Amino acid sequence: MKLSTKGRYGLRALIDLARYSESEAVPICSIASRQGISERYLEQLMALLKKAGLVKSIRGASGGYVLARKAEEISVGDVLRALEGSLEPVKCAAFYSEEGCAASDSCVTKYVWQKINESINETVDKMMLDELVKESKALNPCGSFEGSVCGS
Amino acid sequence: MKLSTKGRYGLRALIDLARYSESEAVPICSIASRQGISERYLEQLMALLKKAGLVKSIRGASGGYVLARKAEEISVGDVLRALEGSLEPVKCAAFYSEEGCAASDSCVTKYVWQKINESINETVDKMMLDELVKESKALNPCGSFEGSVCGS
DNA sequence: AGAAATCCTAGTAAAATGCTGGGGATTATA
DNA sequence: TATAATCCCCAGCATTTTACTAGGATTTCT
Repeated sequence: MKLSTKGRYGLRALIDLARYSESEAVPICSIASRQGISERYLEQLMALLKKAGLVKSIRGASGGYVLARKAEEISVGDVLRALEGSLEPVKCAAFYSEEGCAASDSCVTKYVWQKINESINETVDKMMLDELVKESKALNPCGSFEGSVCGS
Repeated sequence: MKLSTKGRYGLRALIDLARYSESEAVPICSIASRQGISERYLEQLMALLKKAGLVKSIRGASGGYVLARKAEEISVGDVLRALEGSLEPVKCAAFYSEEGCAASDSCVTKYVWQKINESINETVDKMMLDELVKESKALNPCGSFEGSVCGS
C-alpha cells in the first residue's frame, strides 16, 4: 500500500507549479531544482499530468507549464490518479468473466477492497490544490528563489 | 497503492480459518486447497499472522491453526497491517533528523499522507472478521468440503 | 515407528520501480 | 535568421520488490 515516487514527487511538483505559475509559465528545470527532483524524471511526471488534463505546456524558449484549471478545481485525487493510475487497493474487475469467481470468499474481500477504495477517494477528492498552496506559503513564506535561473 | 498478494491471500485465508476453526484446528493444506493458494506460500503468511498474535498454531499431526482471539475482536486492519506492514501510503518519519526537511513543500504533502493514512485505518479498523465470515456463509452456504482431506 | 503437521531459512525468476540518456521539435528572443 | 531554451518521445537499464519454490528440521498424534 505504498505510493510510488511518481505520486510523491508529482504532487510536490504540482503544488510548486501552482504556487509559481501565477504570473508566467514555469519550466521543468526550476521546479526540479526547487524540489530536488531529477529533471528527466520530472519530465515524465509532467507528461502524465498533461495527459490527464491537469497542466498545459508551452513549448519553446521561455515556455514551461501552467495549470490547466484553477488550483481550487484540482483535487489531490486528480493528481494522484493521474500519476499512479487508479488508487483502488485491489483490482478485481473481470473476475467473474474469467474465473467465474473461483474462490468463494473472494467476493467477501471484494467488499473490503471497495470500502477501502471509497474511503481513499473520498479523502483525496476533498483536498484541493489551493489549500495546499496556502499551507506551503505559510510554512515557507519566502519562496525559494523566485524566478530561479535554470541552466546554472 | 496496490495491496500485494500477502494482503489479498492472507485476508481470505483468515476468513477461511475463522469459518472452519470453530470445532478444530485447521491445517494449512486445507485452507490452501479451498482458497487456491500455494501451501508453501501460505505457510509464510500464517507465520506473519502468528507473529502479530492473530492466530495460534498447534504443531504435530492433526495440528493446524486457530484464531488467537474471537473473530469479532480481529479487524481487517489488524490482518492487513500484520501482512503488509504499516498501511500508510508514504513513510516520512526520520525526515527531519536525516535531511533536515530538505524540500520545503514536503511538509505540506506530509499532511496529505497523514489524512490518507487516517482514512484507510479508520475504514479497515471498523470492519471485523466475524462480519466477513457471516457474509462468506451467506454467499457460499454449503462450505466447500467441510473437513477437507489434505494429502490428496 | 511413521505420518501429519508446523517451523525456518534460503534461493530465484519475473515484474515493477526509478531513474538516465539521446536526440528531435518548437518557439521566444537577440 | 541564429541561437538557445524549452518541451517531447522513446529506449535502456540497474535496483528493488514480489511471489513464489525448495529443502530440510522439529513436533506430536496415532
